[in-house]
Amino acid sequence: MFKKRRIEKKKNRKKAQRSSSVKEGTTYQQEVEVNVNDCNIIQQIPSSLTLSNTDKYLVFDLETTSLSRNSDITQLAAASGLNVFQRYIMPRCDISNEASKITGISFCHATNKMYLNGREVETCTIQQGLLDFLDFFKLNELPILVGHNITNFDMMVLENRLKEFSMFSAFIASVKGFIDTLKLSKRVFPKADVDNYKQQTLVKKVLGIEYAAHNAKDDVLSLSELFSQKLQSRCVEDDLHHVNFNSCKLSLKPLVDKKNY
DNA sequence: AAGACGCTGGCGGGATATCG
DNA sequence: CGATATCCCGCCAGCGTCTT
Repeated sequence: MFKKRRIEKKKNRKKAQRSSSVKEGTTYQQEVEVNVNDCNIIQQIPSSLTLSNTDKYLVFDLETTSLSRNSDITQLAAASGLNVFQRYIMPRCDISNEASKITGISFCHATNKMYLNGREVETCTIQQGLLDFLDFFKLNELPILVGHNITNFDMMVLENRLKEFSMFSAFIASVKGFIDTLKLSKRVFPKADVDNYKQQTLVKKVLGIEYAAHNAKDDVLSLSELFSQKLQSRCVEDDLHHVNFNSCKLSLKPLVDKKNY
């Protein structure tokens, strides 16, 4: 019964194809060969990393001017053990309304002053903030970065800003890899227990703690607790990604596009 | 709002089954 | 053998969910 219908549809499709095939031109020509120039651009995929019980974890979080991966960073925070790092950073572009509403951060370009919920805060330049951030890594030898949904947001924003100041290679050299607590949480916590996997929700449902979400420092401190108490022991090698992860993916994009074409 | 990823349902189509 | 039905798997558009 199903087949009959499908065969009918197929006939119709073929008819449509024939009438449009004239316009299609080279669509189905084979061009799957990879030329040598493309290969040179592609970064070598690093060998997989292994977890060790001597690893040090460094939780971090960014607040940014928008959701764009090319956003400027407005606040940068990190925690490693008892050490806490925190900087407010002067953005060079406007802070989107949504971002300002969520983070409580605003910036006056005329006076170069930044405000958190109306109160002025001390700032630094993006370059200085990044330098200090890299310095903070050195408190531990090759820490593993930890953050929520960092694979698809924070790592990309951070990578873009580090590259802008030619600090990406120094960054790669000073961390072992990174772990995304979003992916980890989806495996560890049953959906029925937590409703959703927003960081704020997880901290509330799992630790029973309400906190000032969307302030990088508070986000980092609460995620630190969640990670060390509930997640760290559940990490497997698959969760640990090389910091080149996104870079590699990006370098493969031309190939993928070619395939799709 | 921008963008990436995971999940899902529907579809295409090859392989197999059934019937005359 | 030919025609139809069923099964199964890969693919993909569309939607939901995270980040600020």
